[in-house]
Amino acid sequence: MPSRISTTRSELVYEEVRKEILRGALPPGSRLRFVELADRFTVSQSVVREALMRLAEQGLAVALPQQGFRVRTLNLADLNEITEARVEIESLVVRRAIARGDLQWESSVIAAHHTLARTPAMTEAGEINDDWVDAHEAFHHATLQGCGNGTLLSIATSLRETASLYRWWSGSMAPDADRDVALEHRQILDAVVARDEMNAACLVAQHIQRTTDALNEAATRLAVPS
Amino acid sequence: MPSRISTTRSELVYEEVRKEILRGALPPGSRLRFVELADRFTVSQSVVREALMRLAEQGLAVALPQQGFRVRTLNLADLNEITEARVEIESLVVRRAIARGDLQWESSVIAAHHTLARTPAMTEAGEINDDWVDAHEAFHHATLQGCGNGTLLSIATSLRETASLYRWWSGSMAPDADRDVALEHRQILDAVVARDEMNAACLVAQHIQRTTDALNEAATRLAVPS
DNA sequence: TCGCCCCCATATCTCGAGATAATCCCATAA
DNA sequence: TTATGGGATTATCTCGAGATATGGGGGCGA
Repeated sequence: MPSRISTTRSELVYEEVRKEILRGALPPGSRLRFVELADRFTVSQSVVREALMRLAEQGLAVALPQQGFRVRTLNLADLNEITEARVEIESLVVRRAIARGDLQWESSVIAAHHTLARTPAMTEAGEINDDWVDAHEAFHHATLQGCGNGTLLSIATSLRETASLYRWWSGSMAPDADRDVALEHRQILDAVVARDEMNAACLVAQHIQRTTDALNEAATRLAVPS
Repeated sequence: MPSRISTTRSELVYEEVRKEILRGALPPGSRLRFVELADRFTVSQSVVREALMRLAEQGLAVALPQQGFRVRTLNLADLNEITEARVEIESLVVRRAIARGDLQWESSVIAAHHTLARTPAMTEAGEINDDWVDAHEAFHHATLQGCGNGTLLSIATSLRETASLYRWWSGSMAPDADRDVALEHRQILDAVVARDEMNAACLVAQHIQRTTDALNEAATRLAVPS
């Protein structure tokens, strides 16, 4: 195999497994078997091990000694914890972004919102549109990007990614009918363009909190009448 | 070798190398050679590789493909970025801790402060006392612990650890004579016991910022007259 | 029929060596 | 003296197999 540019095999497996976890192709709780993954990527088990170790350190997987790796599962307590952290940190980061972001950043947010607004959330078959999920993530990332602090940005991004694991679970139980997500995004965009730090922070916080609230409500609705 | 409880070899190497990096035994920029570490811990290179990969993912080391691993180096820009993040996040976490911490937490903070106050910062030989460093870290950790959110706590802890890499560098150039660190700790303790969120948050923020300010000042003082 | 214990299949964990890339040294030429 | 190119050395990266631990299934006893 003559073609290898400059990155390691472990990196490639890491990227791919990570993508599949975030995309939901490897749902939470799935076992991540060495032989299986090693076969799929045509690499040694050691390489897979390294990749999974990185994912575990990042919190997207969990490593149980002598029992292998699994995709991280989120219970309600974890979700609430992460949501609280996101509410605080993302609103903090968006305030910084508005305070510091330049015109180019502002433009990129508008562009990302336009893409999001023009992408249908559901496919014609009634399923979630993967393109919309990507555009949604891109919009929020663009929003935070302007903060000018790579450390804060990567913390916020990491939390968003971890939180996105619940999507696999939320899609089936919390339809969230009476909620206009597109409007929420529009309001966030307007606050960003208006350079209204406080308003933007509140809107972002609400945006994050609402999904979790719906899940909590659905969970109690299911748990109590049993 | 019959005795192994339930943890993996990689875990042990990870813990040990991590400790040495944080303690400064492996200074920033040090090469982390596989053969060397594998010999020291009597393990295979694969095991070392896994451990270093975890440290890299955590930000305490950096992995250059085909060039091995090094202990992370902090330049002034990185330090300022991390400091900004710490100021925001630690003050946030301490507010939560004061709002939510119970009596047991409050007592543990008092205990940690007592230990810190009774531990001399310098040895008789005029060098930094490792016990003081540990006690210092324990005090701040105890302070944050009460926030009741493991996610926020681990983010704050991780940032503290990364920032502690500069200590190796600061000890030699920023004596920081006109600063009463013990008083600062005392004031933080008082604010915690008084349940004064805002005051505690400000004090913590200042406490973090001052060390970085001293380093920035020292750096410019050294850079300009050259 | 139920519970407990031993054995076997399966998967993880560790190792050491071969393949591969980067670094260093030194000879050569300007 | 300085810059450049090639070869030897060193270290990283990858692999596949052996060692080790876990979970399940069947047999034994109550």
